[in-house]
Amino acid sequence: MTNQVNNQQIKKEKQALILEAAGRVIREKGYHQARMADIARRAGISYGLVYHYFGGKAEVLDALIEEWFTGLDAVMDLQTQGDRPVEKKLEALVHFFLDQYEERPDLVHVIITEVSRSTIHLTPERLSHIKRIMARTEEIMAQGQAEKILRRDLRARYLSYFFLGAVETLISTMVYENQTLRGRLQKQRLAEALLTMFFDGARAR
Amino acid sequence: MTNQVNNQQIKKEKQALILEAAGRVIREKGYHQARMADIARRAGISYGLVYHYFGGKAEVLDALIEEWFTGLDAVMDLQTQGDRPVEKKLEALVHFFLDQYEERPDLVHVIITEVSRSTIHLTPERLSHIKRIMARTEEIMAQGQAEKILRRDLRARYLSYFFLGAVETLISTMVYENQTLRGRLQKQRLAEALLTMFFDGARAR
Amino acid sequence: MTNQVNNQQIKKEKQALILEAAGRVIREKGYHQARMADIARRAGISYGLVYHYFGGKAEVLDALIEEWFTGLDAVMDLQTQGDRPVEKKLEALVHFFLDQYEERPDLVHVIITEVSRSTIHLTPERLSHIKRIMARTEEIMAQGQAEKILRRDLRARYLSYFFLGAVETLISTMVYENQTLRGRLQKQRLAEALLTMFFDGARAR
Amino acid sequence: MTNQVNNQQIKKEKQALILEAAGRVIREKGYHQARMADIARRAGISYGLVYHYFGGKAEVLDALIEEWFTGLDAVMDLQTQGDRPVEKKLEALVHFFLDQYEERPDLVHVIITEVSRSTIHLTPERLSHIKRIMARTEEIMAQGQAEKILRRDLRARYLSYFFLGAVETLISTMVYENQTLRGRLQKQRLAEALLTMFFDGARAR
DNA sequence: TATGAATGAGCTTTCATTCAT
DNA sequence: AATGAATGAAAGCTCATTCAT
Repeated sequence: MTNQVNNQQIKKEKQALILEAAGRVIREKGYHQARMADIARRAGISYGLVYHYFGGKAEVLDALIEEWFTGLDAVMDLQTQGDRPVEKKLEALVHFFLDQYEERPDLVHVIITEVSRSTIHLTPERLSHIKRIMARTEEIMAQGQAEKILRRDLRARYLSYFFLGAVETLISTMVYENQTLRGRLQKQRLAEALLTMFFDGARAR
Repeated sequence: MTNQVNNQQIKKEKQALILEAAGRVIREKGYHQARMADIARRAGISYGLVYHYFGGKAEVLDALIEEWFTGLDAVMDLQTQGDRPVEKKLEALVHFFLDQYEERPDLVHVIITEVSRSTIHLTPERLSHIKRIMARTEEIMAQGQAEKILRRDLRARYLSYFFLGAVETLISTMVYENQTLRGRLQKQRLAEALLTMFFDGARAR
Repeated sequence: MTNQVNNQQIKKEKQALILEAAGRVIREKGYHQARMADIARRAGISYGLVYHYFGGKAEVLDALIEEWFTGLDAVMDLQTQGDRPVEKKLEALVHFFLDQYEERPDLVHVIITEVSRSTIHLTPERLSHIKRIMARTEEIMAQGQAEKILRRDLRARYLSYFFLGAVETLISTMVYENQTLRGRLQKQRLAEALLTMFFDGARAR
Repeated sequence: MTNQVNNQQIKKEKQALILEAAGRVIREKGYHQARMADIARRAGISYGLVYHYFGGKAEVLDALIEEWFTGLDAVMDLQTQGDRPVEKKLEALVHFFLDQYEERPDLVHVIITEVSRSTIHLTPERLSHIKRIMARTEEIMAQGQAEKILRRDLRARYLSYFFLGAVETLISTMVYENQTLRGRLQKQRLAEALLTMFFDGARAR
């Protein structure tokens, strides 16, 4: 038993090692340019072994994407439910993205460039992931409108697009300019600026 | 003389034909999945002829991108200069994107997925295109701040990221959901909603 | 009539123009790397026109080779027959090669690299050309042996190989080092050295 | 350890197998007409595997050439140094070429047709190979002149061209006529004839 | 005569995947 | 679990040749 648990443990670690390497390589060269041999070399293993742990190249990307949405879902579970104010919920969401970018920039980069904006890799599975996140964000917006915190002349769906788009723009800009994100303070400032823009807009008062 | 003019004309038309086909194919399959044979077939010409008019696959994408930025630059030239109010300038920009999406959805799609978000295809030439657009948008924002129309607690650069990001999010969402855009009224409403969000934010008043 | 003669004349000139260009291009890039477009551009005409004057690429090379062997045959006709001493006949042959190299280095280059040493392009036609030249040289050697001027312990065929090989080596070396050949004196010296080697060998006496 | 040695061994053998096949195919069709698929088929492997062992078509030719010059260099090392008589040194060189032609006619054929006479494939690397051989032959000739065995009215460089040219002519003739070379006696006779011609010339005495 | 647009077979090379060891 | 040799489909590009004008 313990042996089996150990084996499971070792397998997970090896898979994580491969995904880590895959993240880096795909970030640098893009999914199509990334070769299995690159990923294996980066992970320090032979390329045959990648096929031992994953079914193929597409499955590696799948695992990466799964990892992302699992984390995002967990935060959503935590934030969507409960009656905390809308501002706090959205703030938590922004922080999730910023934290992820700090901890796993490669993963975030891949999600932005290969999934979020690309219609090519859009398998039904991935589409449903995205739609679920959109729907849950929409729920938060609807709640905000119900509580008369958010304007009602724009549809909740539209507000959620706008919000997620802003988050993505922020992250994309950093990805794009290869910015690193360091320290709680910087994240705090970025999150505030973003939420200010979202809630109050660009107009001087 | 007339003959040469005619030949030039015919050449341009043939190139436009190829670019039209390339736009569609790349939209559908993505740049890497798009085969030269697909493009040729879609354009109704032989395989080799694409190479008669373009140096290769990359050059076809280049021409597509060039087309986009040439149009965008023209609008920028028209809008950046002059002392019209900031709101009008930004409105014109939004309308340019919406008009383009209506007229050439394939081109816009390709720009969004293959250039705007992809760090792989980022040649120095393309990067300078993007930076120029960013800089010119920033100028408009700075003007708005100088005229006390836009808030000054956020940097002009940041406002421009946010604005362009919002435009891109809007377009992306339509691209993403394969929405068609028809009629002046719908564009008017979308532009208004976007500008409202940008200027006044999501908060109820 | 005069018109037809003129047309014939013009046609010959145009063909010569193309062959001149072909010689240069094939010399520089080799037959396979030489493109019809290169030849046409060098000749200052459109590449379609080359097909008006020649049947195709192979035929252009054929014409070049024909040109060479026609000249060589003429010299052979002049030298083989008659009862002049063997030394004079061989000297005349050497001078033919040197004169040709001076006047038409491209042609000589092409013959050396594409025909003389290459078994690939060896069509039956070309092979018979070469065999004829060999046979006629052999005749000269046989005459020399009969006149007791040349040694008889080596077969005439072998002497002719050796002689033609030496000529070819001389020319090849110049071709190879891109040497230009200028002036009667230099040719005289080269011919003498070659004939000295052929008749008397390298041994000091 | 033994395993690694074995793998190295197997790799060498496989490469040799491919080079053997490449030699045959290039001999038959010439470098440009030789297709990678032909080489693979002749070697009895898939064509992808050729790329596993060699970087590409050019690299296969490189390896073939390298093989030749490595052998030739070794003989040169053995012959150039030491104070044996010039006649013996040149005899050893002639025998090297004849032995090689007997053992590896394809390789010799390829060297003669694709390297020795072709200015197209002349990479700087190959040129330096050839120049080195020429220089070392020249040294032998200079030694012969110093020892008053070779005539001094012709430059050592010229004697070496002539000698190497004669060797090449001999081999070329066999290559050209597809002659096979069998038995020590035939080689002995050919070598003698060649050296006789080189040292004493064609004149009857 | 002259042009060059148009065609498409043919070639090299890449790389995901399989499989024997 | 681990390796990397082996496979072959797939794709970009070249260029001799044809042909409408």
